[in-house]
Amino acid sequence: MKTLLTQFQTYLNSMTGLQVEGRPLTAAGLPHYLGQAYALYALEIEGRSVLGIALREPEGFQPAQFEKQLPRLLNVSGPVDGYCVIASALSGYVRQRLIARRIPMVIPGRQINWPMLGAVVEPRSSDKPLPVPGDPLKPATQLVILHALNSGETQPVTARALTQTLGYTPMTMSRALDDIEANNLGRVTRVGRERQLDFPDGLPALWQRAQPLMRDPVRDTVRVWKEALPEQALYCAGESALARRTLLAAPNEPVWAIGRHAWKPLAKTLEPIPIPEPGAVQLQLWRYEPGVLASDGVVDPFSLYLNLRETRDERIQMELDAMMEEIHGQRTGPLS
DNA sequence: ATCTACATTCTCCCAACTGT
DNA sequence: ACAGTTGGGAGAATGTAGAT
Repeated sequence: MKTLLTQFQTYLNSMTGLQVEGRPLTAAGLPHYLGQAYALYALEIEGRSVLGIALREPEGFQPAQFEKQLPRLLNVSGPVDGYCVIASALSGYVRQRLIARRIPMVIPGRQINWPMLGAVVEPRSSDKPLPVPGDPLKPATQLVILHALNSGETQPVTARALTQTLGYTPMTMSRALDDIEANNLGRVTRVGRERQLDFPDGLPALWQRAQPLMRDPVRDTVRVWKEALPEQALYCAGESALARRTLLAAPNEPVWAIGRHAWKPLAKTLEPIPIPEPGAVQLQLWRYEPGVLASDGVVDPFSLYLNLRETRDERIQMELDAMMEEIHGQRTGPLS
């Protein structure tokens, strides 16, 4: 005869189509009487980890008592997305009580009562906001992708390597990888303890898919005196950058970009200038560090595109498109 | 090395206030 | 009544500490 666990797996899979994995959990640290009453399983249902609690003696089962014992059982499993009572049989009365208390229950071959299958069955409300596919990418995530696009690198990158090149903490990089996974923009694989990121569909496909999720790198623009700014923190940006990269004429007012960290100390001391003046410049305050992607002191073409794509001016649109064409040509051109 | 949970800082937006 | 400013609060983005 099949074990209760395999019965559970095949039954749930046939009823819901969900992928169900499971293995017995050794109940270290569990009081003896609880170990006698319940067999615990670590279940994996569509990527969610769930604690399976099988009743060894369904006859003596008491839902109210069970609810008190639940915290200790969840303690054994570590953090999980939910739990579920598994029993070979239960009296009608007990089934009713479980439903009333909203305790998820599966009786293989007979009954499933699991209101939130597919949603999170909360043992505790997990306050972790999972990345939502379709939301705008976070600045750090956008930077990870733009870095790949700019460097042309298709080899897998580790989270640690990104930490160093992009200047964020490991935690932020980890979340950026989550973000990329949730939006299906790249492939994240585990190599031992490490997570590695690559883009198997190629960079042109990445740009096409990621672009609608990306935001203008510029959070705000202010007019200030050029001489009040630290030269080494500035990068040629906006129309000025486009003029540097194409045949477009330079704008009347030079445009520069600056990152968060360099801007913070300046924010308090600098007075904004209300009208154009000789010696004044447009300063773009970026959501991420422009210097990471810049070359020759000019912001990278992808960020530049994201910055100017809404511009109405036809000359700018033409040069922008020409610039992106050229990049595309470099990537695929001579070899293909 | 990465993750969980909590802390801190930053952004953004709207309501209330100001002066015209 | 209206435009412009301000300030405060909610939520986003990132960081820190500690566990695994």
